[in-house]
Amino acid sequence: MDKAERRLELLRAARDVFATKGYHAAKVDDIVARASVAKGTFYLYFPDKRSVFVELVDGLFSRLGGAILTVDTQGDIEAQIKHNIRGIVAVLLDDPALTQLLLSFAPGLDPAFAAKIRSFYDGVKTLLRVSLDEGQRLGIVAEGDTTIYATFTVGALKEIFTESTDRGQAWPREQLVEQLFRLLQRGYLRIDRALEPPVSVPPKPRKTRKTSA
Amino acid sequence: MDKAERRLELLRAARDVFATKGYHAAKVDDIVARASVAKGTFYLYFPDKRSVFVELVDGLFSRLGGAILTVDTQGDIEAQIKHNIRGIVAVLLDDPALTQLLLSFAPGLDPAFAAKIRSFYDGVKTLLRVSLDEGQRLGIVAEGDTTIYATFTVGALKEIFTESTDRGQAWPREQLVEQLFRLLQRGYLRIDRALEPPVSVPPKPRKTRKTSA
DNA sequence: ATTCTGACTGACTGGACAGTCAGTCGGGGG
DNA sequence: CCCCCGACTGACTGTCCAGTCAGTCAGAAT
Repeated sequence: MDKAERRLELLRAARDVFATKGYHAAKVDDIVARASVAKGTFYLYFPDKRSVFVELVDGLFSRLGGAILTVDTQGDIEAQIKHNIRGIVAVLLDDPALTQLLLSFAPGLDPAFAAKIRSFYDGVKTLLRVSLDEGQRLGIVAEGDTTIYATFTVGALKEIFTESTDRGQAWPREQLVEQLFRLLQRGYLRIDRALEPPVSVPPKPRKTRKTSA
Repeated sequence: MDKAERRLELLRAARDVFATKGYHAAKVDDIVARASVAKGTFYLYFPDKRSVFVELVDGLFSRLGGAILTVDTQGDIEAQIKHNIRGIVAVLLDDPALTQLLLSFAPGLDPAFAAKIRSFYDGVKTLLRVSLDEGQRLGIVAEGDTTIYATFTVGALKEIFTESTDRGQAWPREQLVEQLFRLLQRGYLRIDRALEPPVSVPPKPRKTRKTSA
């Protein structure tokens, strides 16, 4: 077994132990036991317990970022938004152990680390807000404060994922995608729906408008 | 100083320390130092560290429950729902230290701690879901899965409070109430609005219907 | 005045754990 | 065949901290 492989094995073991026992209750002894390796070996690959944790979370972050694509302006918006949602769902549910950790990050743990996670969420919110602003200009997002829309969307997403990872695989994946989409749509998306126009707004043109999400 | 007073002092000290350092990093030594009392005294009033925490969370929960009143069927529903929201906001913002603690909970970090907070949120969600079911019966809540509405609402609330406690008192209280109400209304409340009736549903009668929230 | 009571104290203990390091082992090269 | 090297080992150490308990003290009761 070469070094890279052993490292991976330790990462996987750490992930599993963190996910089942939580960061604090996860002992380095548990991790090495699960990896069938002596304690010293752990310290050949990682300087300390925290750094494995950080590495795990970083990995999930970047996979999540990779899953979120700007929506092509010309295509079927609904399909693309669903595709993005599906991508996020896939990343998170493919590694429920890590997702659990991401959702339940602890500010008290380490200020620098907490700041990193916060900035991640801030980034997501900004991305979302910009998309919503654009959508508003194009008439497919209801008028209102987009910062708040973004905040509550992220909050709702977090909560739904928390719940669905807590309860095992309770909700089938595609159903989750549907539910999330309908949530957005019901909440503030206005795609291809004949709505009561908000006080004196001329009816909008036809299909396939454009934004990112 | 009598016993009740000392107990309160310890509770307050614990709350502050928990809020600033997080549950794990909060040492009993920190708490007793803040309360200007010897360590042994702490154990005269509480069996252990966890029980103070539990007591704090229980207290917040019951205050929250107390702030939520069943809406009078005959009166101005909007005003009453806003009143309820205002009550919740007041409870949470009047004790930002505890609120911080609840919002920044870290389920992954300590099973016992996590269980306590999870049960808190489950309680809130159930409370909310029951109200929404009632509202649905009365036609002022959109049809759909109320469990999801509840989850979504709690998530959105968490996020908004996180943001508003993180950034100091950025949002004035009454504005927060307005925003939350509009969120619910836009999201799924259907009070006194001429809506597109969902596929073939006869228009509802006039004002002042009834539910709890 | 003396005893008693109970709130309070803080040095101490016992256990838990992160991290260390002297030593083993196996295989490859000389 | 033996030595070397680097991966690996696990008993050990140092630290931290929740929880304990023998003792102090002020004031109430007798």
